[in-house]
Amino acid sequence: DSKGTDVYRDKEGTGVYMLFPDWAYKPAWSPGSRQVQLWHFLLELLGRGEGGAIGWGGEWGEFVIRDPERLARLWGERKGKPHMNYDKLSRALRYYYNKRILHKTKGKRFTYKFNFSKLILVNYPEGSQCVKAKAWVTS
DNA sequence: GACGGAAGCA
DNA sequence: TGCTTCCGTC
Repeated sequence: DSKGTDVYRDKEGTGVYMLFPDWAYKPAWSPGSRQVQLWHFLLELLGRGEGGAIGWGGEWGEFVIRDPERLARLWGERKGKPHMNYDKLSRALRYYYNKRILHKTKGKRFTYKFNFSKLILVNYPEGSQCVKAKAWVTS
């Protein structure tokens, strides 16, 4: 544990391990949790390595939405919004630009990037545990 | 597709 | 406050 996102390189040197704090994974309606936030949900799917609707991109913190409408449907199910679609979900992502949670990877379709340092600095609570997720780096 | 204003909702 | 809904613009 530490104040930042912990990063470990694996033995093969092909990937890095990241430690996300537990609030990024807290289920929507578990005791003590607030309404799930979109970027928590994205980290949850990415950390799970679920691999279908969303996945890590080439750069650190970058992710690619592989199936926008499926991601929107999953998000809609979580929030109880059956008419959610990528147009609406992407508007929510664009509100993250000014909050400095995310930014767009320009020129790359469906590709965004987390500003991890800001995320951790602002939201890391006292005494939280971490869970391990895996992110791949290129070359 | 991506952007961002505007209004609405809990 | 953090989206959701809708939409005009590029």
